[in-house]
Amino acid sequence: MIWIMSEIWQKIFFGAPERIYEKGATVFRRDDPPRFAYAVREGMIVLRRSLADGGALDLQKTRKGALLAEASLFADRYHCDAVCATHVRVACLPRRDVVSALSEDRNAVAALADASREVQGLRSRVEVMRLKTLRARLDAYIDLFGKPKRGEWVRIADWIGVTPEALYRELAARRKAANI
Amino acid sequence: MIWIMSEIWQKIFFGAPERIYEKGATVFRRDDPPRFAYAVREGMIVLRRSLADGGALDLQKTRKGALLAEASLFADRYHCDAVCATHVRVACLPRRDVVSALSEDRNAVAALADASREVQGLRSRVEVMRLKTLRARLDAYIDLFGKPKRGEWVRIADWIGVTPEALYRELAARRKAANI
DNA sequence: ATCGATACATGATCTGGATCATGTCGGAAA
DNA sequence: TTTCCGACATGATCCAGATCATGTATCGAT
Repeated sequence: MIWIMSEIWQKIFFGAPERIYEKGATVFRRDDPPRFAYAVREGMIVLRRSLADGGALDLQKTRKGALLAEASLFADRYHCDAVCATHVRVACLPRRDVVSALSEDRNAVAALADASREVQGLRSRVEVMRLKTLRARLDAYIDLFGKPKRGEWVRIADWIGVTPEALYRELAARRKAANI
Repeated sequence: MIWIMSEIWQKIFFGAPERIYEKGATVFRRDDPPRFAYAVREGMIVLRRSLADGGALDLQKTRKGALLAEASLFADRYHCDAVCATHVRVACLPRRDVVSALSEDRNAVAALADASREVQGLRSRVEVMRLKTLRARLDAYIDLFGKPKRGEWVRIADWIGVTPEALYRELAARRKAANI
């Protein structure tokens, strides 16, 4: 069977047993030892860190096709909780089986290619978010990825770390400046 | 020889020929095909994207021990320029030799472990930077990494994406609130 | 001991964007 | 077609934090 690189986890988890979780269910908890690895087949799981003040910080949203808490493959403890944000279906394999599978063929190379691209994208996003003004962030975004289609702006606002309202105002100002 | 995981690139580039660049020199340019891979031995290289408006966005700073533009191992073009921010010494190998080396032993698994941790850290940083107030970002940072020593606060300010002045003010306010 | 670089610290000012409110528009579903 | 939801849009208000200025403390190097 042919697998494209970005589907490395689908390949490794092919035929793996599945588990179903209801919305709000916990897949694993902080400080648990990672015995299993989970590939999300359906739904969304958030990695949530409980803060001292009683609040919580969502560190990641894992969706279809992605491995849950990838770094935990190589860690001896989970560093946050995994909570289902929706009804969820995951494929589940013993952690060491997944690590073994990575050592075969060139699976680890494929996974590394994915991870490298992810790192690259995240580094870009961090640098864009470090810019102080909305204008500068938007310029940088458009330069990196081009202008989005209508209906996508709200996602851009999220990506560059500003509210949609503020982005719409900047866009309006640019339209006006273009028209005179 | 024993290599710890985080030194995977040192291992792969062991004995590789070196190149020296002066500050300001360009290692590669955007749209060049990646023929070589570079591991930084000394100095700092920035990945710089030139923007349409004539400005530039630094997407990454690569230092000692790290592979330059890791994702370019698996890409057919560089997506930005690599410019030396200091006097630089790099180890240099043909790209395909590095990819081959990854396929041997468990090198790719070690590199993947590093990359996964990097992804995890960057995701955390993005989520912290999405928080709207300095107070919330600082709380989240301290919760994740603990209070830094004296002399490190300025780096925290950078990490959470605020100016040092603003951070010092927040710290002063917290000291006052603690004493009363 | 002196010098220089950098972190720490605080004041004054000003503005970009968060927030809340309110409304229109466009596309998908019934 | 009508209904409904989310994106798009804009007004009013307010304040957190950027910016600039200025000064002190700390530490390593000579």
